[in-house]
Amino acid sequence: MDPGEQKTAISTWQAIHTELRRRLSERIWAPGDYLPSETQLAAEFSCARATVNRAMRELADSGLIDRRRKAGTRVVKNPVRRATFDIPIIREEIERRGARWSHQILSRQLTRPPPTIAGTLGLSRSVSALHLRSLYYADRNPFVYEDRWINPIAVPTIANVDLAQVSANEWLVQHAPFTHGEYTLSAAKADAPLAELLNAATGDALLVVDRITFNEALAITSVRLTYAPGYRVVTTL
Amino acid sequence: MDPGEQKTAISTWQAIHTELRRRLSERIWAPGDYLPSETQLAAEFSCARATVNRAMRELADSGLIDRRRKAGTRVVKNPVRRATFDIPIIREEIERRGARWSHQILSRQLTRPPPTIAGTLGLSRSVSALHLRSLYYADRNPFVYEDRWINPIAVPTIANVDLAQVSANEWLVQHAPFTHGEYTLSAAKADAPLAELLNAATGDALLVVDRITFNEALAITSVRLTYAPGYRVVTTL
DNA sequence: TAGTGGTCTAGACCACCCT
DNA sequence: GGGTGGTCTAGACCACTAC
Repeated sequence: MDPGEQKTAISTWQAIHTELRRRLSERIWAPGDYLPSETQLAAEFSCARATVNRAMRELADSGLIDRRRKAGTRVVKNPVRRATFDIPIIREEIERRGARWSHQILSRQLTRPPPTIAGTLGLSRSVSALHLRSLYYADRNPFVYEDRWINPIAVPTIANVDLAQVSANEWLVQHAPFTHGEYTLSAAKADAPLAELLNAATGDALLVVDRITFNEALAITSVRLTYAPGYRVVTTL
Repeated sequence: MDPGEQKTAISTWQAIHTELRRRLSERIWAPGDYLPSETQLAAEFSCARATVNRAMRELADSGLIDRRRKAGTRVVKNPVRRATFDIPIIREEIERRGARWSHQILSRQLTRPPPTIAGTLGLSRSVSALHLRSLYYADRNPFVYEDRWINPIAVPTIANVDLAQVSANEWLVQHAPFTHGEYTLSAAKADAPLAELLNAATGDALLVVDRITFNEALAITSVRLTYAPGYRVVTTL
């Protein structure tokens, strides 16, 4: 037997996963190459095919290999890395930094939304929506400004909630489950009122998050979060 | 038998996954509640426990439920949503928008990096690194400005590569496999030279990506990408 | 200590789809 | 056609940890 193909009896899927990743990283299997089939690898590692399958599926999920029935498994040419990051509720994000959390409602009114918001929420022009503007603080420092529209049809009960206690962010997460949504990151210049709210200078570059969430076809809420200067989104690859 | 607990003989893990998600979304199992054990659900669905396990593991991976041995499975109180987005190579990102890709090297020199870069690359102060400054275009429009430092110890062969043909971005992805890295998003103001490069106005808010990649303990490259105005990172939840 | 989730096995059937 | 990955099953053992 080829010494490189000894039955090493690696038997946990994590160990196999690590070993396969090593072979990919050391270019033992180069981009574009075919990997051995699950059956062959199972024989090499002296384990069940399901175990190899679990390890390889994990690699496929992270975008390192491409698997197709009959065609086999090949190393992706341009390893498109897939980054995953958590979207915590704002209170937890602030507390995780070791700061005390507080928030303040700047305005709350039931009003006709502008056309763009009405469009994303799927509301006809004549329907009112709940418009909330809040500021979240980390200790005494402004952390993020929230401009939120809530679809009253999707979440009728929010009208009776005291949002000064629980933030809208947290209340919605807990009471208005969503099935899917869209999340957008961009940069924006601070205009004068925004700068004053966030304790920034006019013209500062701020990170902006736009988020829309749906429960099936029904839009729940559309929110724009504008973070104070220095905010960064960090993730590991 | 309770009509709601009929053995419906759902037998694929996807179907079970969907059904469980429905129950979560309809608050049949509310945040903080315990879910039935795998064994119980397997009985309900008339399938093997492994099938239920696969469905529930998927839910746990996306952060909807929390599973612990002996403790059981419970609905997460604040469903921290986990977003995943792809990090394509720049050429593909541009081409995916239907634009023609090109790039231009602004400068390329082997030089002593500034302390911050030397620190992140783990280089001693006396070692030189390859400093590359490039501009990528979508059709004729500046798309992103790349300021990159490459660790010559990790990637010695890059010295002989004609980076005017293949971009450093693409060459590195294909030839310098990395095991892990860090990815940071922030916002920055365009200074005058940057504004001119990116066809922006001085003071514009720009989205900035900082990325460091490693092969085991060895840093490969540290890069800052500054995108032209209007660039957004979009992902679905 | 008992019950839960995590995992492995050996076997099986099937959907897909290509050199 | 035939080989590949995708999945399910029934059973088993184990690690963890709440009680």
